[in-house]
Amino acid sequence: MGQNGAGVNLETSLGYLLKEASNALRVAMEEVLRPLGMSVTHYSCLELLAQRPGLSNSELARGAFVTRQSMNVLLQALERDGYVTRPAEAPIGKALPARLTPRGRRSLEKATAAVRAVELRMLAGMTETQQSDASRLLKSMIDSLHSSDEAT
Amino acid sequence: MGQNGAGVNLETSLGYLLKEASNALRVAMEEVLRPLGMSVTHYSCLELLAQRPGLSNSELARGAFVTRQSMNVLLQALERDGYVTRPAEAPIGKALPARLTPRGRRSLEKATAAVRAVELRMLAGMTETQQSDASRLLKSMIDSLHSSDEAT
DNA sequence: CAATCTATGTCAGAATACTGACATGGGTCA
DNA sequence: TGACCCATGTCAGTATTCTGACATAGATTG
Repeated sequence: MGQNGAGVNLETSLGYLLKEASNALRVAMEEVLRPLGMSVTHYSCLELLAQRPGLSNSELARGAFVTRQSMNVLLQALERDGYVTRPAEAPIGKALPARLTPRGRRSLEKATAAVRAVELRMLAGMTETQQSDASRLLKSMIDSLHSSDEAT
Repeated sequence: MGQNGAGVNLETSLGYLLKEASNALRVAMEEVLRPLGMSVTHYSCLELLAQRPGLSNSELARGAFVTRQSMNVLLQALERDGYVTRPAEAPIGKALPARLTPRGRRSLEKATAAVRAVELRMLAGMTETQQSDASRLLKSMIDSLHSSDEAT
């Protein structure tokens, strides 16, 4: 049915290809994170905190591409389970800087290794030049998409 | 807080960049589809049917990167509202070939134009050569990620 | 031919993310 | 200074998607 493989227009669409690649990456990440009892958003939050300690809930949300409400639910769970700590009062404004606990750092280790392996697998067959080409092209697309949002 | 812009490692990760680009595209599509009362999955389903009439529920699900259960919910709503038709009985197997109604085709028109405009905006600033480069690189990543799934 | 395997459609419940709303802290500016 | 605007944290309800499960149709295989 639907003679699959007969690309009509979707195969030539960079937008569709982008979604396909992103989906393949997400599926691959879920696959390796599931045995560790971790979702992609869960991992993203921990990785962000490892690389930029003190990020606030809203900043983590933007970094993980979810709403701050969703991230808040996750952060509260992570705090309750001892992976993350936040001060009771904000040092400035209302933003509460979050930090990984030793336990959080420990739980992140295996996940980071697993995700790095996935990324390496994705990059297999690409030269360093091609990788930086891809990086530049993706950044161009991101910039173009963002530029007209501001023009409100 | 978190001195944004100080890329530590995420900015150099192609995986993160891929997710960022895909997210920017999704947000931009939601923006133009919302006035039309259409979600991205909703649009994807209609566009797939326009380009490949007769696709089954499961095939549409794979094409839109959701589960067949999710697509089934959507398809039932689309059928109820007269955008899509499916035969009462499967001509072969259990797969029910879906087709757009004239109403479905009509509702897709504006959406297609809007989405095409978004994609053109995304591609602004890229030469044709760069676009085919991007296409090739994305396909390489997709292939690499899929290849080891089969090795189960 | 019978058993097994794979793919499909569908129902039900759980998990996840989102929209809406409110109060608060801080910066802007007239 | 006071009014306004923006960002943040958080609560509540809604929506969407996913996981689990079951029955069925066709293909495969012994």
